[in-house]
Amino acid sequence: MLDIKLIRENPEKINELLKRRNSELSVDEVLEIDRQRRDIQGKADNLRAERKNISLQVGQLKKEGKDTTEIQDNVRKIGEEIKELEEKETDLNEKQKSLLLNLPNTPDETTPVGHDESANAVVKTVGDIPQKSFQPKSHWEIGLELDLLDFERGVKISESRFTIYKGKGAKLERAIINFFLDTHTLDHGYTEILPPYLVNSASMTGTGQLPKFKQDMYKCEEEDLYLIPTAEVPVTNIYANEILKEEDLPVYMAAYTPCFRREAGSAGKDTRGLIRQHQFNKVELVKLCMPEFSDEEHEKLTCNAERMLEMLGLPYRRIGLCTGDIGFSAQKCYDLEVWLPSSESYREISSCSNFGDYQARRAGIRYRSKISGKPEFVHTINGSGLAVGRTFAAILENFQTEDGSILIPKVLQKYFGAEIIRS
RNA sequence: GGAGAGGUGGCCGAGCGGCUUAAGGCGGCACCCUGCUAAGGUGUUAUGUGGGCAACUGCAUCGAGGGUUCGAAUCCCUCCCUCUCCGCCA
Repeated sequence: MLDIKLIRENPEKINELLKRRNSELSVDEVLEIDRQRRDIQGKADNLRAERKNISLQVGQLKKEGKDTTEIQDNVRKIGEEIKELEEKETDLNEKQKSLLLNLPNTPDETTPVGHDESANAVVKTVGDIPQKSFQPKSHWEIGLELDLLDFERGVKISESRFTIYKGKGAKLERAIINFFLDTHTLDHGYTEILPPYLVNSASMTGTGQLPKFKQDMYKCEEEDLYLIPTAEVPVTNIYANEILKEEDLPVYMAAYTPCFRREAGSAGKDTRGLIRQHQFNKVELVKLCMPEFSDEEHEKLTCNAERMLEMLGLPYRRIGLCTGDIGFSAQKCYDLEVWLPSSESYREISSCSNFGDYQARRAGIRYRSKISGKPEFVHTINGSGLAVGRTFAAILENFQTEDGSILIPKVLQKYFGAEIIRS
């Protein structure tokens, strides 16, 4: 959520920043509502003060045994006026809140300006693309041949975009999860979190999935609960509506969770394989920090995610997303893309974003500043470290041999318990 | 799911229609005193949202939302959550 005070003071600047995302966006309407709201609030405040004073007098007069029916009639009229104004106030408050909740974050000054992904910048490319002497197979072919994945029965027991991991496939998935979690907790200083996979609408609003992206999520019919689309939601909201101590910051958290997405707008896209599933595993990194450190922390978190790819020996590149391509709540975002030999292309395997105070303001995550003594909003940062299913696919494709076996990366061997999956 | 008891400031806890500007305590902070330490003294200590350059000041907030009343932390209704017992259950 954008700061209404900032909008009031600097509407042209905010409008300019929002236009970098999309020319339709503007703060003009919310500014007008805000003006009306403050006007009503002032009037209501004055009337409430008046009623309070007169009511106190009524108490006094009654004690003295005087008749107060006339005054009471007058105050009752004031009360009616107040009620009317309060209805308008509530209305305008909700309107303003809703407008603010539907405005995206403003992009960071360092975010490249552009309308779509064609304006994204390749920041760096790491690792050599393997030159194979044979035609590499897709991960779904390999997965079927080695009996690691069962797509058809996944569909049978659920629906399309649900897959069963089986035998060594299930174990490899689990090995990847454990490798990620151990490395982030032991080497990078994150605290492991195992959060709920169902969260309420307040949490979904806190991180920015609601109200705009309701159609992307699975919702429980009987309760105010949604299946998480990413661990970002439960983990960031752990400290919602709290005031942390400055010395508690930065908070580093790493969480493995399954993620659930309806993929509503993706019909026909990536229909084969593990790339786009309704349910997938992910290890997510989440940081809360003081505003002055968020750029630095964002870079560090991105490096923590990159290190997973480097340790696994997977070729990848880092993309700086442009203003038209960054997520709704983000002010700056890097995507990490892993090389997939079968399609001869890079595919997103991690998305590392700095949200500034946008999520913190929505979720009410603050810390007490030692300098001002006042509560200030933290900055939130998160990124995949990494998407597990896509890592699984990348390993199958990048480390396949000509005879159809899979060479397990060195760092995974102790988790997997073998060096190779033989055909 | 059934029955009962509760939800008050950072924490404990009083208040059950106007004397609350939420008592008192603990903790925190500042200062004072005591030749160290311990103890003691004084003051201060919420959040949000308006107005004002500022000092300052209005309003709101006692789990949430409605209602009754001139006036609600206090009375009524609905919901949420916590605890205890019973039932069910991995």
